[in-house]
Amino acid sequence: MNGASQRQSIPKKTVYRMSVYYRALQRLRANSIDTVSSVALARAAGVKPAQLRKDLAYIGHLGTRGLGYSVSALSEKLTHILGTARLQPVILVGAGHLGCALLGYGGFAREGFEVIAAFDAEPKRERPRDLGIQVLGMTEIGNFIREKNVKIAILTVPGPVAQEVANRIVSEGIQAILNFAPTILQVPEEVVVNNVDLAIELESLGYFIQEH
Amino acid sequence: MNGASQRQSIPKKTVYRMSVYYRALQRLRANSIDTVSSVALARAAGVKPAQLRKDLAYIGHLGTRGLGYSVSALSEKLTHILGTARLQPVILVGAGHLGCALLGYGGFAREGFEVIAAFDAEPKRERPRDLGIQVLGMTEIGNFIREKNVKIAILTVPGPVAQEVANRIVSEGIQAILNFAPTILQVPEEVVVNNVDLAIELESLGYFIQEH
DNA sequence: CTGTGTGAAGGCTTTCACAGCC
DNA sequence: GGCTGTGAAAGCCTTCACACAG
Repeated sequence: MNGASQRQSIPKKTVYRMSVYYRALQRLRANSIDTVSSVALARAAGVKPAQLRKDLAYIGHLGTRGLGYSVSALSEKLTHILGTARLQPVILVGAGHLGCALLGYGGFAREGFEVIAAFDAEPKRERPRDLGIQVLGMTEIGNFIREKNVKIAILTVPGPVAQEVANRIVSEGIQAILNFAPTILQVPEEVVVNNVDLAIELESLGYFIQEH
Repeated sequence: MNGASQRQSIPKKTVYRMSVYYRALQRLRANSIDTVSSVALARAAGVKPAQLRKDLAYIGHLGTRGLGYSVSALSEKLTHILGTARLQPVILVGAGHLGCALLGYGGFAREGFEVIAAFDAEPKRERPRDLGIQVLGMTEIGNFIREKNVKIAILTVPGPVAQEVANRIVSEGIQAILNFAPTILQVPEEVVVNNVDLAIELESLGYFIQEH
């Protein structure tokens, strides 16, 4: 649906699952397990073993037949594939309720992402509490993106202005957007968008609930 | 991946898009437009026209050839398909950072969902600010679910306890879970789970960023 | 003539099943 | 013997293209 410039050719769904595998591996590592079979890792990640092997085949022959995968070697390889995001600075655009909530939540930091600044049309507006990072005005966003070479943005602005803001940050150099606004963003081919629409996630559950 | 008890046979992806169509329709309605073609509605929803027609065909012949779809009739039909969630009470389990953030965010209420209570292992713990609803202890969750006949839960507990909490609420009658914990939940066939893992969404973007 | 509804085609993902290597 | 890597098969979803209704 949304353009994605695959560097090589790994499907988006596979990349997503690699992120899941990476997490599962960290848990194994914490338990001092250093070899894992596709069956075991697949179970930990909630997929079928064949799927896992197919996915891992995209990044080369890393398993040992008869034995399984080295937890540390596989971790390292996945870090290399996915790691870009963890090392990249991230900005948050739209410091309203949801934006501040995400900043306060701490889950991103815990996972190794650094949100280095937030931007808002009304930077001086009162915020729930100290956010730990500065909230800048939208006028400064262009310079900031270019100077710090920011490529990833979390978009938490109201739906009606999301497209306009997206155009702006893309033109300044943003290449990947995690979009929380309830808007289908039109972006150039080379920009990736992941949409998270909380209300839709909740709503679509309704259909599957048993009647009566 | 996760079991879903389709009432009839509409695919999960189609149900999700119906939720998107519903929103697009509300915008049209707000602009007093009362008939819309598949081309126009598809553009508003960010899909191809043929896809939209296929999706809508699951719920019957609602279009008029040569004319298009009635905005109000289609809205009503979609409300009926999806509406269950909006009319259902929802509980939030895990009133930590993310849980409180979601409560404060207001997006759910704005979309018509009513979160009627929150539960936490430490209900008396200090919360960022007044949440507008009561935070109850986990001991009370079973009675609450049964008495109020709650079927939908938002799960925002820490990863390590997510499975255990899920087992518990499912055994009390929860049939649909919006899961924010970084855990692959094992649930019975008839329970639906939508996973939202913010860190993974962000991380998987990394791969698609241009090199150099 | 416009625009839906839909079989058929095409493309993508997952799963199977087994050859090949340790 | 155990487990990976992978063609081939199956399944699912999307897109096309056109018959047909208004």
